[in-house]
Amino acid sequence: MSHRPMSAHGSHGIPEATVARLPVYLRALYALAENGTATVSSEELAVAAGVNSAKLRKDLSHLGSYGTRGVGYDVQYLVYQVSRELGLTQDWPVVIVGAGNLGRALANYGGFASRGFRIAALLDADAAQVGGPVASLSVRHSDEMEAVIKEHRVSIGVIATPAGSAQGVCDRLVAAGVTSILNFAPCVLSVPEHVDVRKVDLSIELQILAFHAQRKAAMGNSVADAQVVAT
Amino acid sequence: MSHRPMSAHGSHGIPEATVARLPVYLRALYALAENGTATVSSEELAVAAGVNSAKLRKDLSHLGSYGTRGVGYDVQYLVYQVSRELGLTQDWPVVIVGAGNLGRALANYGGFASRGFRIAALLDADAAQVGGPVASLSVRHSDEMEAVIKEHRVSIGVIATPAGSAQGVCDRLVAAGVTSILNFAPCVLSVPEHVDVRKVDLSIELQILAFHAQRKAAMGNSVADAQVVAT
DNA sequence: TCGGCTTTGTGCAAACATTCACAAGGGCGT
DNA sequence: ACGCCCTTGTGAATGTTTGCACAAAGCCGA
Repeated sequence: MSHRPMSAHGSHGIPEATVARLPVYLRALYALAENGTATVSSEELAVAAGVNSAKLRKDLSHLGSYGTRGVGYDVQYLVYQVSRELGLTQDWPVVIVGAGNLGRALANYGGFASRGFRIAALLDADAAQVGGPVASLSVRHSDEMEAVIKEHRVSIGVIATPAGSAQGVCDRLVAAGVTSILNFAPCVLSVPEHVDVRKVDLSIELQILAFHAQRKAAMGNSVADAQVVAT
Repeated sequence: MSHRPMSAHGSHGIPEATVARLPVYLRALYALAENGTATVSSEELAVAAGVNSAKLRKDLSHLGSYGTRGVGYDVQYLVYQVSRELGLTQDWPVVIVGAGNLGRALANYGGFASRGFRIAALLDADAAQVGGPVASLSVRHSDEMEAVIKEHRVSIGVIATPAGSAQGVCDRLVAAGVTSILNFAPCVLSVPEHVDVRKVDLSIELQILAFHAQRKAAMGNSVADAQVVAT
């Protein structure tokens, strides 16, 4: 992910760590709303979101003073404020490039289109994939990328191609006007200054888990040793 | 993700931020090795991994002093050291729960099995999915979860079910002895102290991108305004 | 052998993030 | 109308991460 410098607390700057948590809060708030809950305290919401309540309050305080002391937060109102801050009150057309297993899984993913995100097209370079219907979309050929992006004013692109094709696809997306990219290909993308890239990488997550798993195993051993030593 | 307290720089404690980057370095190193490169400087490797070179050196210094001043790092040797630190010199059997679009995509993902991770089983609760061959595996019924975990000594579980089933699956995994979980379901899991959870959430990543996209758009406006004012 | 060139490894300071602890403030019962 | 109780919002302390800048150290050529 490319961090712009950002004055972190300027007139409007919300800390990056906070931004990353707002969607989690939003999801918890939606669950509460569907539950019929009208107001929620920072403590309750924090538990639902899996964070510390002081952190939650500080996070929300960056958006404004939307709580009522002694009472809590109005769920509906907070949903609206968080949505607005995240830019979810507008529609974001998205192109997905790569209609392999992952691309199709993404296109089928319900939560995808649910809140503000709309799949403008699912593209693939392989003619064999083209035309096949996936989740009420038909796969279109990569040649149409530029046309689709212009027509739908797409600013977010999702790369679900093999690593080898990712940089090429990325360059074309950027050239066509995309400024935000979600990259599922296991590689580093290089992009101009003004483009944001976020990376989702299964294999990296597994390796991080492996590290901790190993550490836990080793700790178990050394604890045993420590007990022997201590006894 | 559940952070154990960890003294951040104890006798063996590697900072969490560093751990998260080691897999990226490792991938870059593999690419260099396949390329035939024998040694690499921190600057080159940093570029390949998309980070600052001072950061890379500090990260690597946590594993030991494996560089040669004036020369750089031996690629093969560093691959080994990083792999060892991450726990990738051993085999990690993994169960994937949920054989929907995502679960199948994961099972088919090549990079998955490539380095130390082996899919012990792909499970699904839906009898209609069971038996279907996916990537040289056959889908097995969730009832067999406990047996599979015991038999293969699985300690890592991947949850690729709908959000509604995730907590239940998680509880069963934990009860059967899994201590590391990679969760693709869009929900917060609650687990005992000793279990690590990492979350991969497409919709959250998109929302973070939307936030930055909106900010860029707003900045564009205010920059335009500023120019008007400044002129 | 020695001096110069290059690159690592790290002390330090600044930026960023988390958490505690509590004052300020609002509702509710009496 | 008043005071109690509850919860927010935030100052201050602490912990973590980043990045600069440079001394320590290895290699190479003369």
